[in-house]
Amino acid sequence: MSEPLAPQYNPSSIESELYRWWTEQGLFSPDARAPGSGDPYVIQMPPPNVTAVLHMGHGLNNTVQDVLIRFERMRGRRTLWVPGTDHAGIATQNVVERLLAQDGLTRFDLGRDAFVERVWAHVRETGAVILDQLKAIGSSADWSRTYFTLDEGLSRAVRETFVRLYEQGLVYRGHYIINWCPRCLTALSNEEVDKEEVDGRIWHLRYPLSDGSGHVTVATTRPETMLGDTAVAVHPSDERYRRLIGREVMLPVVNRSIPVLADDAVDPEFGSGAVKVTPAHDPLDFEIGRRHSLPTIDVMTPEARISLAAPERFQGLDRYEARRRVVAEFESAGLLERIEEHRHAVGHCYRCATAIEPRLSDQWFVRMEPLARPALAAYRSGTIRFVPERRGEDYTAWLEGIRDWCISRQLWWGHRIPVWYCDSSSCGMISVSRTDLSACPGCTGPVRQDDDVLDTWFSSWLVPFSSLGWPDESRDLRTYYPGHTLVSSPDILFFWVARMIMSGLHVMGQLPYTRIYLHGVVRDTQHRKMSKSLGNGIDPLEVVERYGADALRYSLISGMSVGTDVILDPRDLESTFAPARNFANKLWNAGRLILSNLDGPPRPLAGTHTAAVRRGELALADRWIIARCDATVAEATEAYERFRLNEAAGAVYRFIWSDLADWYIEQVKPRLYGEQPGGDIARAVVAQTFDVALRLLHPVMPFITEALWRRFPERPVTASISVAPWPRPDARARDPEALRDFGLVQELVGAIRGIRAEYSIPPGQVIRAVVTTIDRVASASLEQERTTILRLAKLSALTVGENRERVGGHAVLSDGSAVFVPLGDTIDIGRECGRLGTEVDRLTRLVESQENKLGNEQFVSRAPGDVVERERQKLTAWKEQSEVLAKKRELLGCGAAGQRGSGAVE
RNA sequence: GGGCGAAUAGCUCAGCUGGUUCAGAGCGCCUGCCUUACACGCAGGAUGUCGGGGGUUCGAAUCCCUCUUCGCCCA
Repeated sequence: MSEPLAPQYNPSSIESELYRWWTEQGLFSPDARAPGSGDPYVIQMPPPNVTAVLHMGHGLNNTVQDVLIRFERMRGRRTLWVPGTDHAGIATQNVVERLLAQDGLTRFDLGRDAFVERVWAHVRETGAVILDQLKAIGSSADWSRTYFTLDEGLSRAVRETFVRLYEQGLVYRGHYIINWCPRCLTALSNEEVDKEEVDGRIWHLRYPLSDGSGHVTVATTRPETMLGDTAVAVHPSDERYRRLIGREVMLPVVNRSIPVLADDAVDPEFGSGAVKVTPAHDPLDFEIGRRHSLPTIDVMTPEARISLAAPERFQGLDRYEARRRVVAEFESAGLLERIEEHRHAVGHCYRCATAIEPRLSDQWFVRMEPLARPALAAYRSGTIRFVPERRGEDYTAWLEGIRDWCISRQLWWGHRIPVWYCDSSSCGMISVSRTDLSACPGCTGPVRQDDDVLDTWFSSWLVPFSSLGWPDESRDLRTYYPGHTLVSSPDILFFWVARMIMSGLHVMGQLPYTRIYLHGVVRDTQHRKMSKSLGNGIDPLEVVERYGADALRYSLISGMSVGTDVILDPRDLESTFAPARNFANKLWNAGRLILSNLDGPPRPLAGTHTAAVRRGELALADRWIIARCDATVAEATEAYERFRLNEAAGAVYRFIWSDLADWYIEQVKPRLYGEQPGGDIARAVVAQTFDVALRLLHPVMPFITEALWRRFPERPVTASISVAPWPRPDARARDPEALRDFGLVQELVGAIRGIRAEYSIPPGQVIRAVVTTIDRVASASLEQERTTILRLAKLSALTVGENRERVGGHAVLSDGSAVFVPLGDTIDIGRECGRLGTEVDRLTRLVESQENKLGNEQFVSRAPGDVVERERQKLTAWKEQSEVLAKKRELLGCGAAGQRGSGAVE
């Protein structure tokens, strides 16, 4: 039909063209050519950061989603994969601020409006590059539904949710200690803080009692915060300090008199058992301060420098410099008791890795406990299921210990908080509104909107419905909410996955999805996460360019069993990706051979489609490959369904390479080439099984499978494998006899090849072989595939029957059939005796241990009947083989068997 | 400090419900082949105390306990 295929598969020449064709055909949209039917199958893509460039983590995540969505699409479901990008508040703002910094500017130089416009310009310019990159790896998302979390509709969803939660008392404003990044200059949620183990110290500082009667020693990991101390606290039942409770100490360095008080929150085991209390700089101290009505003294600026509330000589110092100075002053005053080495976890900003500063401030929070309860119940009732299951425990633990969510961010890029404050001191009303306010609803006076924006995740937790049009009652929303499967990485389980469940239940009254597939993380060979800063990343696009998108996808999928990390070697792309490229090339060449031998549409097969080929016309090999194909359909389908994508890929790989290419194609060549009759049958079988293999592989390797599938003769020009029906197992294709009988053929060929190699018989030299079969079925099988055996074992003649010769190579098949290859004087009898001897020894050991097993009364009576029966059959087969070999040794005149003493059982 | 995971061939990993996929795959290595689909290939081969120890069982890579090493999450 079309031009001949190149002998080597060249992915780059076809991928982008095919992708364009797919989208032109509307194959990824349920509104167009892939309507499907029945229960919709919906996946929400974790929206990548709008300024991101594709890395392996995206590659893995999106490949998994694409495999699932393509699988369900072919199964005829109404599939929708919703793509989008996230405005990623801090990350995006940081990117643009860095750009400004190159010109020596800060965002404050531009002012808020100009800065936000600058970010928009950047996003418009570079934004969504990542979406094109996702296309390059074959992602079949419905791009017509692409959203951006700052779109008008999604912004409305954010505002609607905020206002509703406020009205329900679930959003509130509070004055608390929050996590503050002194570099990003914003509050962060608890989840956005990465705890990192660092080598720190505990300083034991003496605080003299105000009456001069001694001192109390406090232990702290942050001596600089003592500038803001307003008390010393001990545990109420701590005998060591009981007499001090209610007395005062003179705070050194700042010379302030502060009380010693008792509070249950103090851990008597930590340090000296007495702690300094700094309510403005520590969450625990803040609680203590509240209980005891302590003043709060904020001694730090937003940049984590010492503020004007501290003595003048410290003002403006960086927190670490201040620490050194404070310690130095204690030391010179003789108040530094000792310093202890101490390893502890310190929070760092997840975006810029700066050490977090606990900071007292006014922020907006979501009350999480009421939202968490139903989310927990949905898991406990089994409605939500995690793959792998153990991830459910992380989910449970997080929800059980849930803390309120700080959602305000002191950024300029994001959804502005819909809250307006009245300037009038007599009114002072706080208005939370769905629409922008220009005047105070209370006093009609001027209002100003809250300066802050919302946490990025406050918009992404709504995506399962906001991307479909909510708060409008859109058709999409009715059709595609709720979705089914969510594919994500475990590191955003709390940030995103769990919160979507909460918002879905609360806002929509329905779970956004019920299956959560959490794949692993892509790491290098030292098991380090791939990252830009470590320089151990692999650029997926480079891989696509060098090896093809299919090879990238296959490598990722096959390297990943459920929930485990994927290890790739960034220093050796060749050994990492070449195997998958080689597989693609193998498939390509199999297709080249098959397709070039099809002169028209193949006849449909019995046992698979309508019967145009009768069963009786099939050769043993035909029945065998049809049965193998059917088994592969069942195996791959079940594996895809169970998210065992590596197993699905492996099953198809083995079928294509080991069954189809290594055996069936070799078997079928004489018929294809017209050297043997039955060409039509051969073409029908090879075309059918190859077609099925392509379809089974398509979710993992979409490009090459489409390219080959479309080249079948008389395929309609608009036909696409991506909407071809998924193959189904067929009871009529099942054929245990064919599997067994062709297995014997394979074994025989293997045995003869083994003898050839053992005696270095040149590949060009033809030899003879005699097989003495165990029964008539075996003989018939070999007779049926005589041509195959002759070809593949390179024989000039095959005799099935009694063997009268003795000098040659000998082997026995697992059913006890004896193989003989006459080799005349090329054979070394001593060597052959040794070879057979070790085999006899091996079998003797097996037989003896098997006899022990079966002689064991406990085993026979306790093990299930079918297991015992199988073990009996094993014993019979091994005995048979052993006897055949012993006879052969006798014929060769080898002498006593068992050089290695077959009596030595153990 | 609490929880979870991993440890199997030189490397990267499969091995689900204890018993014929039970010791496997790919890469690497060794031998021989440019056999008219494919040298990104074909045929053959070597390689393991299934991390250590104990237990349960007729039977353990698989279940239980314990130790060692590594990784992740939470406090």
